[in-house]
Amino acid sequence: MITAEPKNRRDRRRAARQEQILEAAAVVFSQNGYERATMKEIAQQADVSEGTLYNYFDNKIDLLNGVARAFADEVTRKIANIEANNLRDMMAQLLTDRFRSGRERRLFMLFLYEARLHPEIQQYYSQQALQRIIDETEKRFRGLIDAGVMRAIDPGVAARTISAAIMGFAALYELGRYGGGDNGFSPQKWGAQVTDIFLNGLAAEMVQ
Amino acid sequence: MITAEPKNRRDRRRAARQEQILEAAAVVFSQNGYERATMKEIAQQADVSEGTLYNYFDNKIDLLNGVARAFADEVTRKIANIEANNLRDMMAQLLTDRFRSGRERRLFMLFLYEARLHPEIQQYYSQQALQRIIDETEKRFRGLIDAGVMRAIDPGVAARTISAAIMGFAALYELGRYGGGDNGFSPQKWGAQVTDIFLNGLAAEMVQ
Amino acid sequence: MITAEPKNRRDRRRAARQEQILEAAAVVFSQNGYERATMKEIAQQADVSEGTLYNYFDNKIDLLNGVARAFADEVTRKIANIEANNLRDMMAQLLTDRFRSGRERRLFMLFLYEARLHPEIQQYYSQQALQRIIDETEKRFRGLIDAGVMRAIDPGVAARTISAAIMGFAALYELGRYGGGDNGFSPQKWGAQVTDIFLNGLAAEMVQ
Amino acid sequence: MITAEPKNRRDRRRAARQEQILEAAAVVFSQNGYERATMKEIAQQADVSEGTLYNYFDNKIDLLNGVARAFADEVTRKIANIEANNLRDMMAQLLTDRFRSGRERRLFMLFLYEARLHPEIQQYYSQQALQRIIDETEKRFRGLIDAGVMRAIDPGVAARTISAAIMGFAALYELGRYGGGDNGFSPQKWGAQVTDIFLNGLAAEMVQ
DNA sequence: AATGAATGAGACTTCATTCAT
DNA sequence: TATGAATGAAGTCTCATTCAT
Repeated sequence: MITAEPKNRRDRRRAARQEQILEAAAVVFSQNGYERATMKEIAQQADVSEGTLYNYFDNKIDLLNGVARAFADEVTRKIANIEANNLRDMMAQLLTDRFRSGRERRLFMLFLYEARLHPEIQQYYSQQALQRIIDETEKRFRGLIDAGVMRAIDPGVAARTISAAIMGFAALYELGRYGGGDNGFSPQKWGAQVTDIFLNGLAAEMVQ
Repeated sequence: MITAEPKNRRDRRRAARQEQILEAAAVVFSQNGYERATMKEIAQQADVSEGTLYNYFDNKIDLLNGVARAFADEVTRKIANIEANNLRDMMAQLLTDRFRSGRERRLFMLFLYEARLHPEIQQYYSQQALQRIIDETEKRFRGLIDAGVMRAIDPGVAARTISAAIMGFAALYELGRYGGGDNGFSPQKWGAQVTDIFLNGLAAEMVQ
Repeated sequence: MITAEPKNRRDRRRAARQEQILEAAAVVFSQNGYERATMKEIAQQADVSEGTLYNYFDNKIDLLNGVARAFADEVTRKIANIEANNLRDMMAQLLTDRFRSGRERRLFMLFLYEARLHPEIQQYYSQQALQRIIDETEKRFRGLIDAGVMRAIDPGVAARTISAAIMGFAALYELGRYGGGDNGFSPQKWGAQVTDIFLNGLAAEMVQ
Repeated sequence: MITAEPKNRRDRRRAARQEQILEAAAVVFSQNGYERATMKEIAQQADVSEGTLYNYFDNKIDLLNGVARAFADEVTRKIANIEANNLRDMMAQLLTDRFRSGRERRLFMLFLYEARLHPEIQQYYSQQALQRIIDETEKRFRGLIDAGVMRAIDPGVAARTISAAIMGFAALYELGRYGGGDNGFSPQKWGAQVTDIFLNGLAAEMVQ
């Protein structure tokens, strides 16, 4: 018999229900932020009663933690699965993948913001989730440097710079019209141009 | 036109009191975030009573709006005052100025995050404050392009890319240890390296 | 007569399970009090599921009633079994037996306190349980009066006075250090002295 | 000017309001016990809103603590004010004073019971309140021993024995009909008889 | 008969806002 | 104009009880 994880029917139901709650929480948290999200609304979104939430998570912050965990797993996996041998493709995928899903954009912002305010999230998110995302990016950069298609920049610095820009863009994007002005700053346009900036830099010629 | 602002003693006193409250609100909001900041705490920080807050601002969100307005004024002014004729100095000042003050870092995050959740802030912040900051940056870039020290990249895209990265770094910085890892990622080190990335790009050689 | 109670195997099993639940409930109620005791904790202590509790008892208050019933049976039986022909031995056993078991002390307090708040307990406990305990004590006192070793005091009044003191001491004892002060008020010391007070009174000489 | 405590009008109002809330809390706690008393009911009894309770007390347990404090003050004062030079009067007043007020009877039970369950109350009540009550009683007994109207029994033991009996009687009394049976056990009758027991003891003759 | 997940009423508590002083 | 006590709506969380499996 091969069925791995969910041993019996009850365990499968529990896992499914937990997933269903996490899904609902991700939706509500990403829409309203942590503080303005209410357990009542999450319960309604998950189509369960409020009490049921507490059968699966200790409290509201634990629920946010669960969402953070699932989110970090997903993003790390996505980055690890990027298939790109040249720098341009890698950059393009790093930059654009983060923007396909509005929920992912908003969760990125959510955790960055809330982590500072909630010690429990801070500990997990900054030391586990974000660390893994950055590490994965760094690893990919290291591969490209070894392949000779990327300058020998500290891959940790590069990974953080790209990650920071992605986060910032996520925020600008969510604010609508990229921080004001609808001057043709379309996804298609900036995708190419931002990649160009990161690849070739801003300087007219190489500056030391 | 002569500075007609503080007409008489009463008006001067009102302006001073309003400034004092905004200052306190900026401190408390930047520390605790909007939702977790309480009017009582702001009042204590400003050394006035809770009721007095309502003599100067309609409600809590109006107070956040006031802080946003003052913040945007200050940042715009700082950017306009940057004295730099070459790209490296410009980049260095853009990147490092935003990190001198912990309060400025946190307020940056605060408005980015809260603007999406509060229509009133959204309207003002994304259309006025952020717009002005980006416009000012764009204008400076345009000058550098005209001076021939910067590639002829769309200055709007460049301004938004830099701004996004700054915001992202602000968040990473606040999370402590730059998102995990104490691998010598010191302010001195990343200041130079990040500038290098933005000036010269990541690619081993110019990529089209 | 052969113990005719447990007719068949199923009944024996039911009785054993009921006993097991009552035992667990007595432990949890005596530790936490009625309101703070949870059905979940009682179930865990009894090593059954929450649902099973409701197969043996209608609800929480019915469970408390069951504990009260068993408790009254046990105490009444103990008093009836005291073997003492003189007043001093009787007093010593009445006073000290109630303190051997911490659980018995706490259950004494529990029922006294909760009975007033819960009509169902009130009815049973004050009219059945306590009544039987006091009646049994009264009966024993009557025997001692008849034997001429005890003054011809109303045995009902005497029984209630002794019972009241026992309850009060149970409470003081549970509070730790007998209401404060560790001035040598050891079980050995007060056992003898309290008996002396009840036997010989406080007055310097017989007062009318 | 002699007016001591309440300096100005606002302070007087605050003190009065706090008193009013404590009064209401004492009523509701004594009627329903701690757990079953609700903040809503206390607020209604005090004729204020629920929120106002929290302007004067940190939380529910702090409110119970406040009631305990006031109660201990009152009982200690009453005992100190007993005017009695002979043992019979002293006993009569100790025994009967505690029973005049149903609220005092019930509060006695309340604190004895809850103190064990709530560490905060435990600390204050058993170490401060009860200690003071017992100490005051002990002091009075010492005076009677010195006056030669009381046997040279350890006054600490005597004070605890009397206190224990009083508490136990308070409980029996509250249970209605003194633990069942309406056999002429009237307040008048038991007052005299219990005093007799404590004065002269149960034994037919002095027992060693 | 046993299980334990689901339910939802109701508890405590917070806090923006009002208003009498 | 300044104060801060009062308000009460709304939030998080608990837990006795039910019921499908």
